[in-house]
Amino acid sequence: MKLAVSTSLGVFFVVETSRGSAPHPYHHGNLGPALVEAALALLHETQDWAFSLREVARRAGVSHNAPYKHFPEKRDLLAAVAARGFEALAERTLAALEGLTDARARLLACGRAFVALGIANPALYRLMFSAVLTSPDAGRPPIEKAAAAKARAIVDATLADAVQSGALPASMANPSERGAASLAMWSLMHGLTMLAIDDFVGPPKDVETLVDPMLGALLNGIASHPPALPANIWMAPRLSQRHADDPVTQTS
Amino acid sequence: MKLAVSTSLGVFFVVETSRGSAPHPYHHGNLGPALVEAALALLHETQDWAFSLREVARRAGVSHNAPYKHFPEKRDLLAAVAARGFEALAERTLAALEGLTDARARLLACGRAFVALGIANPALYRLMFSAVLTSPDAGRPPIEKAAAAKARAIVDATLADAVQSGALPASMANPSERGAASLAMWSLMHGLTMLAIDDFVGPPKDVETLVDPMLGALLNGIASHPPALPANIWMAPRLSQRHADDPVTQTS
DNA sequence: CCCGGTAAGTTGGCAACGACAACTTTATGG
DNA sequence: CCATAAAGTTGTCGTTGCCAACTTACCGGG
Repeated sequence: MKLAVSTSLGVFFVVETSRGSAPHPYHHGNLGPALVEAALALLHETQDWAFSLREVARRAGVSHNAPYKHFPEKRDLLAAVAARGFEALAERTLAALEGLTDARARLLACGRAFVALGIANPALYRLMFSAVLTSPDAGRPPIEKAAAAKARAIVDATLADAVQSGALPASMANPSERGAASLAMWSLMHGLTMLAIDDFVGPPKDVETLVDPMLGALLNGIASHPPALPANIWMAPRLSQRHADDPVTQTS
Repeated sequence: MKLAVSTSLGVFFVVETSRGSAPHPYHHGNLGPALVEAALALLHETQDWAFSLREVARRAGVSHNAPYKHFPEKRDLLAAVAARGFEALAERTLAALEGLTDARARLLACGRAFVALGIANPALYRLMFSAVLTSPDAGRPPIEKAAAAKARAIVDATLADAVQSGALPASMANPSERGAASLAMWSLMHGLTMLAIDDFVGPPKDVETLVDPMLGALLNGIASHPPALPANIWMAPRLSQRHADDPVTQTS
């Protein structure tokens, strides 16, 4: 006997009751999420998103073509996984912020949470920022953009608080300056994380040892000499369409 | 005698045959490099390294299995392409440095060259720092490591010069401090480039507009408060082997 | 309460891919 | 001058992403 339960999200899943449980219910009841879960596991095991959609289906106990009823193509499954990564990032950043009041400590905490997630989940992190997700016409998938924007908003708010509290110069109330600072922070942390997980920088004792000196230096520089940038530069549409200039081709 | 072979793109390359002129010389004479060239072109066209080895072979005008005589597997071809990318980076950085004497200007020039190469060659840049190259046991391929080290040495030397010339504090003669500064610079530039080419930050007017404020702020911070880090952290062996802690799995 | 439409799964199939094996052609040095 | 190895060839195998056609289960309107 089966029992259908609905969550607050309207997602249905099926609970198998001990009596007369059908071993192969025709409908899974919660594929989609289950596929994302399986993909996440596979991603973590193989540290690569080259796994086959068929393998994901196998793990979820469905036929090799079932995933296509939920994700038009593999890219869409990966996008859903990436979005989960950004959600986790937002969660963990918020958790790291909890209880901290000092503005600088809060900014450092954002950086630590960021790098820590990357180091603990290299493949997921790589996927989150990867280009396999961007379709040639539409840029990055909306589901991922939304999740990423939420994570970014947290850092942005923390930065704004720091200005309010006087830890950063008042001129940074200017969105153009604050945007530049935010971008600088993300760039530094993103670059550091990528270098760390891609074996360009060796294992530090712990994340703070790596993050604090770097981010600390940047924050000092920002405080003493705030950078400015054209506004609205974040998530603007499609830079990489024009990639044709000055390509590397010939051996010199 | 020379023999001209044309690919489907109309790209010509010339094979030197020692004597007899056959329309289809059994031996290409210069495969290997030609494969790298074809892969580079394909990488630039498709902005992706998902192209097939067979397609590369087709472009080089050889059979689908010929590449395996030069590269044990696809990863090895890609590693050779990535190495070419780092060589180009070193070249361009040196070219950008030419004629500049001011220490700060030279450091900014390094950053600009770095980001400019990435923006002009997104797929190549992504490949250079990608993880598809790292074999599970041996880390990053030696051919790439060597090329990358050469590019890094240039920035390092420029940094050392800046200390010598007094543009940066004397305490940074200390390798531990200079290493940290170097890593911070790379991190910032790498992160900025990745965010730019992966559509997280919109198109700036030009590279300077993006690089100078960011890198300028970091340099100010470094000058006023030099960070320090454990030595020899660059290219140390294998961080990402231990990735198992704190994975993202369940929806919370 | 049945009945038809649609969402969710199913099997079957196809072209293409990476990698292996076995064969053939060319260059070379003792 | 021939043996041998390097370089290129055809053929094959298992697997993959995705398409097509079919089947099963659910759900709302008469």
